[in-house]
Amino acid sequence: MKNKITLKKMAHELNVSISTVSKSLKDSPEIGDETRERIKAFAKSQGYRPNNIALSLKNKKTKTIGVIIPDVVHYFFALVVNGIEQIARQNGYNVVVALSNESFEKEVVNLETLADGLIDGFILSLSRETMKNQDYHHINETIRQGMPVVLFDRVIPEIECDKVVVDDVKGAYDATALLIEKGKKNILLLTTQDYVNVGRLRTQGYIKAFQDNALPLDNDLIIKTVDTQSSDKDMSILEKSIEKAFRNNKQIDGIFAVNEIYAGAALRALKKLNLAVPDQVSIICFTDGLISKYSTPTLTTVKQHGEEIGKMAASKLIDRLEKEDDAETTFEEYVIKTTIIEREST
Amino acid sequence: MKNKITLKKMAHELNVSISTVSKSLKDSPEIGDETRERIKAFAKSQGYRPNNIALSLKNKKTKTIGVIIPDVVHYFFALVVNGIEQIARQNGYNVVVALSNESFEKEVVNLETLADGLIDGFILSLSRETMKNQDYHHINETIRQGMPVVLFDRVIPEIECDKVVVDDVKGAYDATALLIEKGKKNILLLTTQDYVNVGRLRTQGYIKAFQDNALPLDNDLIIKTVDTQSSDKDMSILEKSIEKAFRNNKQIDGIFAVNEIYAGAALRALKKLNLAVPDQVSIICFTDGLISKYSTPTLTTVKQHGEEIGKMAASKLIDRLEKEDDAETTFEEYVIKTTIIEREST
DNA sequence: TGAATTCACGAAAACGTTGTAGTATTTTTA
DNA sequence: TAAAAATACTACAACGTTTTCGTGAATTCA
Repeated sequence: MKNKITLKKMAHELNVSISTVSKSLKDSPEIGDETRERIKAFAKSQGYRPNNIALSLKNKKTKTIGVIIPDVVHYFFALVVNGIEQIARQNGYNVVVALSNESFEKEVVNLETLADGLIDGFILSLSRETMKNQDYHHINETIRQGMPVVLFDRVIPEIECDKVVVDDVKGAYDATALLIEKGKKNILLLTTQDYVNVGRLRTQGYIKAFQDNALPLDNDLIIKTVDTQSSDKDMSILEKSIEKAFRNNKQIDGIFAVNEIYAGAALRALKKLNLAVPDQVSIICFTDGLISKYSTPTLTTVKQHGEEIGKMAASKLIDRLEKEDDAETTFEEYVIKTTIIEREST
Repeated sequence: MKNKITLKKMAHELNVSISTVSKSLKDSPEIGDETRERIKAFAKSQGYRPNNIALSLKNKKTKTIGVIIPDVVHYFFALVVNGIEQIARQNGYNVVVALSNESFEKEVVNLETLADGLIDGFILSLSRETMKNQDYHHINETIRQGMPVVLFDRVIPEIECDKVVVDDVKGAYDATALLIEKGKKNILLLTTQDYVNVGRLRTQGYIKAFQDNALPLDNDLIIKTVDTQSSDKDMSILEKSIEKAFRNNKQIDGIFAVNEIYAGAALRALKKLNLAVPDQVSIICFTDGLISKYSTPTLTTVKQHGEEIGKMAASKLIDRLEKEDDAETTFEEYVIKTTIIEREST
């Protein structure tokens, strides 16, 4: 950073004014051919590159998109980031990624730091704690200050902005319906606590599929995972709950999990119980990620098209950024269709 | 961004000078108590936060660390980012993550954009293409301009900077030795092309373990995966190679994979061949990630302690950034020990 | 040849911040 | 009571860039 060449230094070296250097590099017709070439050659030899910070300050825009996700380790979020990157790059935007680690406080801190001039707009998915607390003031405050925000996946109505979501209800409905179609009648649901809206919506889809097929609902067939701070602990508790459910109800012949981590826990539990997949129990889950592809048996999944979500979110955000007439204040919610990827577990 | 309150606006509202506002907020003794309190109260009510861009320009530092990784989808890199984040946050630094997607060009573009004033220093792991091309001019140029760089995992001697690596040779040696200890004598190695140095080093460890145990080396036991642009394709080719190896050599009783994706491919191949793990064939691999934990059987792994690596890299980089005396130009290489996590596959 | 144009460049402001160096007032000191 | 010192502020430069507005000098026109 300290050896960086600036317009001023070049101007001094070449005995011209700063404006002349600046204009030459921008091919301004105001500058004579000879001078322009001389300056451009010198700049090239020095490896001059304009300082982005100075440009940002001057232009009041950074050409950077901030992304805040709860967890990099989740395959789905990684895909979304990839999608965002692609579109951003195509449009000359940078992407910076920050992590909330499912923590409300980290989400607030990251949001505020990035909002202080570092980025032009946000794409984010709420942390679990934020949804639990139902405290969205930081997001709303950011929006109020004129910063465009696009929410994806974990969205809530209390925040007014563009949103990109998966049709969770339908995806869950389709998944459940597939199991029912295969003759399964006692389907165990592995979901989250209700404050995680994707879990809640997927639960709704599951219920609707039961109703539409005139199957009786049974509360004992719905397991809502506890939410300690350690996901390892959560999973071992979930495993135990699954085993218990099977011991209490020998009829269970299918499992629908709202993400692949839960499905992984189910696989382990079934193995312990010596139940064969898919012969005795079929499994389907959300998140078409690594676990689904590499587990034995491989898992049938509801693919959320993370990359598509990222692309959509990025292009919507960039639309907002480019059109200056901020009069436009109608926000839209874009729904990305899910697809079922059938594998060995069904 | 447009409604953001600035010092100037506040100064205007309160009929004082900009300096007075600035100093009040910094609790300067130059300002009278009454004025100071009045200004602080107003600033608070307006939700004033200093503009980072302006600060960066003035201070010639951004308090931001740039991280470039080849792929978010790799669990190992995600862990490293987590580690970096923790240390950075503790020291008041921001972290921005950019992805090279294993592409040389994206690595160069990201490096240059971030280097143009957006960050104070880099932590990065080289893309596969960069290692293949052996073209490191962009990194060296960045270093030459006075930007501190810390390389991790995929490092090469041609770049002079601090480095954080795993003891790949020893990790691979230990892994191979474990299989030998269990009585395995014909161990298949699944590795990368030699230009990926971690693959090369792990291959060395494998060879050394064979030599130290007076076992004969067999080139047919070493499979180097091809490198097309599609990892899906790579994997199906790898699977076929594994099947072929087993058909040609019925003696194979162990597999050592340099990452868990390769081990996943091995699992699928063995299943097709109807070979039981670990009874007929044992498996061990690098990367203690999701696949290893959720596959059936679960995989014994060499844990690289990604979070530790990230923490180490971040603290070394911050050390460089804080000590201004750039006279210090001796660089160090820090080695993080690996640990073997034993699971069902051995 | 004198006036009007064009050419080729420079000066300065602006973005938001901080810190140094003033500068009026008031208070203390001798 | 005059000089010195403290108080409570303001002005201004600087960070690197772009861009508008000047401005001398050279060129063209009548």
